[in-house]
Amino acid sequence: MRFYVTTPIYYVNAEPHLGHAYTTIAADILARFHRQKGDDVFFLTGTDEHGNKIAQAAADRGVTPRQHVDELAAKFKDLTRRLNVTNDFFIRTTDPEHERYVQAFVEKLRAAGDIEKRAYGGLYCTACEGFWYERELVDGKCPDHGIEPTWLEEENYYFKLSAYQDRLSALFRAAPGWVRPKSRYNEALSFIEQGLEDISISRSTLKWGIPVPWDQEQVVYVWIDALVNYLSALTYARPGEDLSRYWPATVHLMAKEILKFHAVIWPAMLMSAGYDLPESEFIHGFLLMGGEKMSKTRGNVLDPFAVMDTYGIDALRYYLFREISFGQDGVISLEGFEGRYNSELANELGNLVSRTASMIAKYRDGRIPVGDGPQAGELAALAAAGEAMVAACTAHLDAVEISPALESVWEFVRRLNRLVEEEAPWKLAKDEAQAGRLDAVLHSLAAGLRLVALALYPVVPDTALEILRRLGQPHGDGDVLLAGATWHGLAPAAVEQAPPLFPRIENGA
RNA sequence: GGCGGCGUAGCUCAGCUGGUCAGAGCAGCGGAAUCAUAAUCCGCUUGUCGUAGGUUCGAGUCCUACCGCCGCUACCA
Repeated sequence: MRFYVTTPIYYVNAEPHLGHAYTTIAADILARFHRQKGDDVFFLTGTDEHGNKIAQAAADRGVTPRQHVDELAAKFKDLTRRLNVTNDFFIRTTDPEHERYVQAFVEKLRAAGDIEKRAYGGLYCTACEGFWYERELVDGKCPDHGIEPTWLEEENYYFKLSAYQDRLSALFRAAPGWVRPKSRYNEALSFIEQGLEDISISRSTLKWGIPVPWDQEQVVYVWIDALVNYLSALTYARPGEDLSRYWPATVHLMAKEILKFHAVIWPAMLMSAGYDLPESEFIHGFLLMGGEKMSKTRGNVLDPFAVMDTYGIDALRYYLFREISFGQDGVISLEGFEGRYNSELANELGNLVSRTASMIAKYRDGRIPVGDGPQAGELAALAAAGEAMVAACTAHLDAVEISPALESVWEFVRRLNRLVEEEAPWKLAKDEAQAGRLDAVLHSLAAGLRLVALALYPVVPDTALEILRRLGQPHGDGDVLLAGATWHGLAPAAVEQAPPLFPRIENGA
């Protein structure tokens, strides 16, 4: 199966922040998971670099737009590296190949008869360089600048979005799962059925953009330029390789504020230009800091980059997707992070790895015992439970249910800790007659931990590979295929004792 | 204004098509254990399931109204 996942391309008018990281990590989780399934994966992210705000941001800094976007794009690229994200390509809308593709794309819209030149009149604020609606004005003045806008007319090219209303409705009705979660599907559908108006796709007052091919006085408006990246990237991401097999995209990931562009305008554009439509879109919520106003002096703010540097990227990846139901808004906080980190990563998972390695070292000279024969009671049920955990996790990730996937892994982690208490290997070790049972228990812990590592790999890849390494198992990115995630896939090997995977966060630190 | 969503233990939240649905985790209290990062395991406590009505043999679960919070209501991504 092929799997093409995208993030939105990020607008480089400001520095990267946690919101960007969140979407990108989500895409990485899905990409890694599908590689584990053996799918043919392509994972795209990048930056959106045209438009007024960019030109303005550059001017504010006293640099050229080109300098500005180069610097910011480098920062976004660096973020993907720090997040340990495995994108296959990083697209920039200022790539010449992309620019040419956009021009060809709007030509297709025009050839389809969906482009029309119209005059647009509106109240224009010279300070914002943008139009306002009358109802948006405060006392007849621009709410941002407090100055009175002037009437201005501009000729722009319009895309006949209204002509696609019925086909978009039909698309939604025919494929209820194509936009998820359901609440977003409803939102987009109701938007469509309230009636669609045509939209302008070009600007004449702007220079930092892609010229309309048949009219050099106009540039293509930014969002059309942006959306097309999902297609254009496939034409040049890997020179010499035909990537067209990845289209249509399997899933577009995004936050809710750009739902309409993706769920309404984008499919209409694709219909017009004659492309297949993306198979699905998944819209997630916003991360809310602390619930109350952010306050640095209060010290309750979660600084993702500080967290990342101090506790590692896996801890942050884990927290974001364990704490928040993916698709909904979620409140995050430093307290919440520390709580999850200590109780789950340090106490439950990290400690399980430590105690397992320690017992194998202490009682079996550091080698995982075979002990795989017939077993009684809980031990007998464990293999099935472990494989069921992997299956549940797989089903959840297939449905983009990341938090429930983690929950299913954690139930099993707790079960392994319980097993240690129930079997009390330190007692078995004192009774030579129990040697076989001790072998079975230690073997089961290793086998169980291996499955935990494989299941956890998409979310916390470094941690997963480290667990495998300590267990003496193959531990490369290519060694985590789900096809091998069986109880009996454990190789007899020497385990390594090492410092805590996740050192506890002590109070006041 | 219109459309939609949310309000469940101190905290964060599960609860699909109505009948073990009154739950989980955290926090708190008590106990066991000592392999381990004083980590782990066992047990216990708290709730008018926003308010008031209604439908039903039976409603967090459906309907109505109300209170509170939030999203969308077109050309900034």
